[in-house]
Parts: sequence; C-alpha cells; structure tokens
Amino acid sequence: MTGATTAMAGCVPLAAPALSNEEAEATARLFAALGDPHRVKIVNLLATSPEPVCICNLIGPLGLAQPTVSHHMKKLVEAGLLEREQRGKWAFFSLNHEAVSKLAGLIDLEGKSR
Amino acid sequence: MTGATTAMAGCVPLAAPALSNEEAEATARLFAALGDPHRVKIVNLLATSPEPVCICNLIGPLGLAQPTVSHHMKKLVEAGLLEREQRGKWAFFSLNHEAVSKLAGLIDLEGKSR
DNA sequence: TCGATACATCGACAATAATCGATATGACTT
DNA sequence: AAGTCATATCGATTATTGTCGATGTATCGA
Repeated sequence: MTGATTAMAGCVPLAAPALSNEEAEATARLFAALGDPHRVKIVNLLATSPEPVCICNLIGPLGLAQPTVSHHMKKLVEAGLLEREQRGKWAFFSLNHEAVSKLAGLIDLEGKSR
Repeated sequence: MTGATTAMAGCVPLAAPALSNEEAEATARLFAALGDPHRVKIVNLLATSPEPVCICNLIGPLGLAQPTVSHHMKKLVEAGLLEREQRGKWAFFSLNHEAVSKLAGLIDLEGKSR
C-alpha cells in the first residue's frame, strides 16, 4: 500500500521530510497526551497548584470515576508530562516542568527554522 | 453520574478548576490536531518549506492515499493551524504562524502562572 | 488481625478516528 | 464539449480510545 496510485502525475516532489517516523510518532504521542479535555484540565490543575495533588482531589472537580482518572494520570505520566510520588496510600502528582518546556520548544522548532 | 461515589472520604477539595469546560475542550482540540504522526509530518513539511505546498506534493512523502491526506489537511485547517489557498485546480496549504505562536503561548500559560 | 481507604488493573462497551476505494466536483486543456 | 487532472466527499472497515463496574493490591488505623 504505497498509495501514490495514479494521482500525482505532473507533481514535482519537494525535499525529503525532515522528521523521521520515530520523531513524528514521539511528537504525536506527546501532543496526543494533551488531546483530551480532561487531561488538559488535569494539567491545568497541577499547573495552578503550588503542591502536588492526589487522585482523590481530582475525582470531584473532573466529574469522572476513579478508574478513569487513574487511566488519564497514567497516560500523562507515560508521556513524561507528570511525575508520580507515592505518599502512604496516596499517589501525588506534579507537573514535570522540564517536559513542558521541552514541549514548548518543540513547537518553536516547528514554527521557525528547525 | 457525578462520580465521587464513596471513594473520596477524607479528602479536602482543592480550589475550583480554573479552566472552563469550553476552554479545556478547545485546548484539547488544538493538541489533538497534532496528536497524529502524519499530521506532525505535514506541519513539519510546511514549516520547513518557504512556499505553500499542494496536496499532490504530500502524498509521496507521507505514503498515504489521497483521500487520507485530504482528511488530515481538513483537520489541520479546522484546528486553525493551516491556511488553505486555491490556485487553479490545486489546493495550497501553509502554516498559520499566528496560530502556532498562540499554541506555544498556551503551553507557557499552562506551565507557568496563567 | 480486621476493616476501611486509596489507587491500579481488568474486562467490556461505546464512541471516535484513521484509512482506503469509489465517486463526485471543479478547473484547465484541446 | 470532452477528457484529464487535483481535490473533496462518501461509505465501509478497522483500530484506537474514553469510560465505567468489578476486582485486586497495598497502606493505614483500631
């Protein structure tokens, strides 16, 4: 399935894509982590909180069941945007500011010269 | 279904979420537009190209069928990240740099004080 | 040790999204 | 007018994802 059936007749190909498949997939994974409104709210809550927040403090504001919140937290941690810290029976989460900066820089790269 | 069944017993609620549902959904839509590796490649191609690019020049590098490329372009235009310009029978696309800057600013808001 | 609490995992289900072939639309050429 | 080319739309299919109830695991308190 290479596509490109008979459609691109008189078309001159541009320069080869600058991003590798792996780079594109990694970037997409990062953006996809923020592609859900509930996860955006979670990140916003953590960004506006001076202290780490536990899951039980997120269930109410989000209006989601506890397993669903756990699911979103896992996605955000796997994306590298959040850090998880166990305190007794509570799981506290905080923003990984380094990852957020890296994400912002990624967009700058995309919008400027690379 | 308000969630919060019996689970959050001794939990003190934090401050109310700062983002409205509409804000969170709009932000998520923007990120979701970049949550696909092919769309990341498209944006990268447009960012590295000094001139607008037509769809027939994207089919080859992406390895996708023409309707699939059109589908991705539509998503990116709807997200406000791309601008579409008709030239004869060709459709040329270019980055909306303003939208990209706005996206970068959004992340800064999220990572800093808001 | 026993019960309660906080969270994770599992299994299922529904909604969304990516993909493509077929076809329609619109523009240029002859 | 007819044919060709670039793109959009449609319909169907498959894969992914968000959601929740039920259950498992670990920690704390009595």
